[in-house]
Amino acid sequence: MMTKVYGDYFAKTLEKGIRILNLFDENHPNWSLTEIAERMELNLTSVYRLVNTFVELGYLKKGPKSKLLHLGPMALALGHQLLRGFDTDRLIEPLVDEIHDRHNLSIDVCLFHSRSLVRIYKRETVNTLTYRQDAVSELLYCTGSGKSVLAFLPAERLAELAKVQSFVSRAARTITNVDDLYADLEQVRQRGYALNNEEYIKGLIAIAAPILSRATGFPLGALSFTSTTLEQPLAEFEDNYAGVLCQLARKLSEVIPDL
Amino acid sequence: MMTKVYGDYFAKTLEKGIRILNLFDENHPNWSLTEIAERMELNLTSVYRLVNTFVELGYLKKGPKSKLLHLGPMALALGHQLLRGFDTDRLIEPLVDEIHDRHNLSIDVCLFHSRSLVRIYKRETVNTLTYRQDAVSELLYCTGSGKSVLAFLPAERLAELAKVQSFVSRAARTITNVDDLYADLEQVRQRGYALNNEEYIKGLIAIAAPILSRATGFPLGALSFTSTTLEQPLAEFEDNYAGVLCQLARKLSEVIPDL
DNA sequence: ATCCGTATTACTATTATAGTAATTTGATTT
DNA sequence: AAATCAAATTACTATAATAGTAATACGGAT
Repeated sequence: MMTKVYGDYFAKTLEKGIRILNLFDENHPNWSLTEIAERMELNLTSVYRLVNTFVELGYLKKGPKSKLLHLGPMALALGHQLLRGFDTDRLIEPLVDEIHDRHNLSIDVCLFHSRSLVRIYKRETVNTLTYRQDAVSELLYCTGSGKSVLAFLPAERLAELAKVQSFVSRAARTITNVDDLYADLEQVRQRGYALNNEEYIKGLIAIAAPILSRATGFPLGALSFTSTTLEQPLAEFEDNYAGVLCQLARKLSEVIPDL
Repeated sequence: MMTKVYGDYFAKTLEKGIRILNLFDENHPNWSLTEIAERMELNLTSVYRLVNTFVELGYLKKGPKSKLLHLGPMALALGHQLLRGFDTDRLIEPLVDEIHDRHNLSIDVCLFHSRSLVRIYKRETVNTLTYRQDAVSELLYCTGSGKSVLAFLPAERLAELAKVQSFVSRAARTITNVDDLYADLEQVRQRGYALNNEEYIKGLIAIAAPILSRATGFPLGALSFTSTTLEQPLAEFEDNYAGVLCQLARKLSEVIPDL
């Protein structure tokens, strides 16, 4: 686990609380106090205080018998509010939905923050294999979205980020060193979009284009279409959809406000 | 040293942070530091620390020129996660959507927490007047949902809550004292649902039924249909939809898990 | 009843935060 | 270009809040 050191003007208690709230998702909706303490690497009392705060505020609830914790009504209200408050979302969704519905594609939209890509919208095809992914990912070297962002970043920023990539081999064709990554990124720049040729998960292929800032021209995020080798080879997927991809990415670049 | 016996297990910093995050909604997506400090009744430095924490974590972002703050990508990701993590939601939505689509009704679903009703889902009619409401409301005495919950609460709990109602007169027919409230609640019990006959906002009418716990029979929340006197008088609204209301409330009672 | 794992409370040392005040920034006017 | 002003940011400390240890209560299982 990576520990970043922030300055004086950083409320650590708040960060811990938010991290706890983030533990609750569809795949793990119930947590015991002990589990949370382990995951947070914190003592039980501190976790108890944080959790109790959320319980009193209505963001978490305890099951009646088992003391397992799960999300409460205030969490649901906050969820709705955050989605509606992020006005951009309302512009993104219809554009993505239209393409999804027309071509039955699996589509992801991510925004770049710090050293991570944060997924802000996705649509999936029905009746095809799919994979579970986290909402926030630091894996830039082995994903289409990651590479499409890296390719268009200013040189210093790219160098920084290239340095912290793990280059762990995930699948047969994962890029496992900086030189190969730079070579691939050069191709991405020429092409205008990135490919993921089973570099992350066996059978998973993707094409991804950056969403660029209108003001600076640098990437704010990425748009990716994913599919599997069971449906079609990457070359065919690329031929069919690269045009649609780039066009949608351009449209998104227009509606996502800068910074 | 002075030591408190109770209330120690509550992280105040976390509460403040969450309150700040809650300020951002569709009607007020941008806040300056000073505005937040005023609203929170806190000094600038403390607000700066809390806000800066959210900015570093990606939940808030600062505009490039004006330093106005708005929600960041992590907030959007958290929003999606909270909605999906609250598994109940997926059961509620289709039931509500079906009725909404069939009858073109304005529908609200709330859960009861502490002394408030927290709206967890809503659908609105198109092309009719509507009103802005907060996601969390403590006004139980002058809303249909509030009265429908109060009516079915155990006597002590009702007494507690009746005591803290403000009884501020909101509109011509607002209930303004405890005795009238108790009389109204008796009718609600007999009827099985509550009416709001322009008690909150001029022209606004509603019928509302409680969502009851399968285990205890006490209210977990409420379902309300709202309309306006411009469309039809309350009696007609009631005649047309009370049946649908009670049926949907029963269905919701079945899918919302206890506690 | 007793055991065991987990949750909750009691109790401080240490740390983080609140608050005041000083400084910087950046936009607007002169 | 300098002056002005409002707002954001940083410096600094007293005080309040939290982390952590240990003790206790609780709830199921045996």
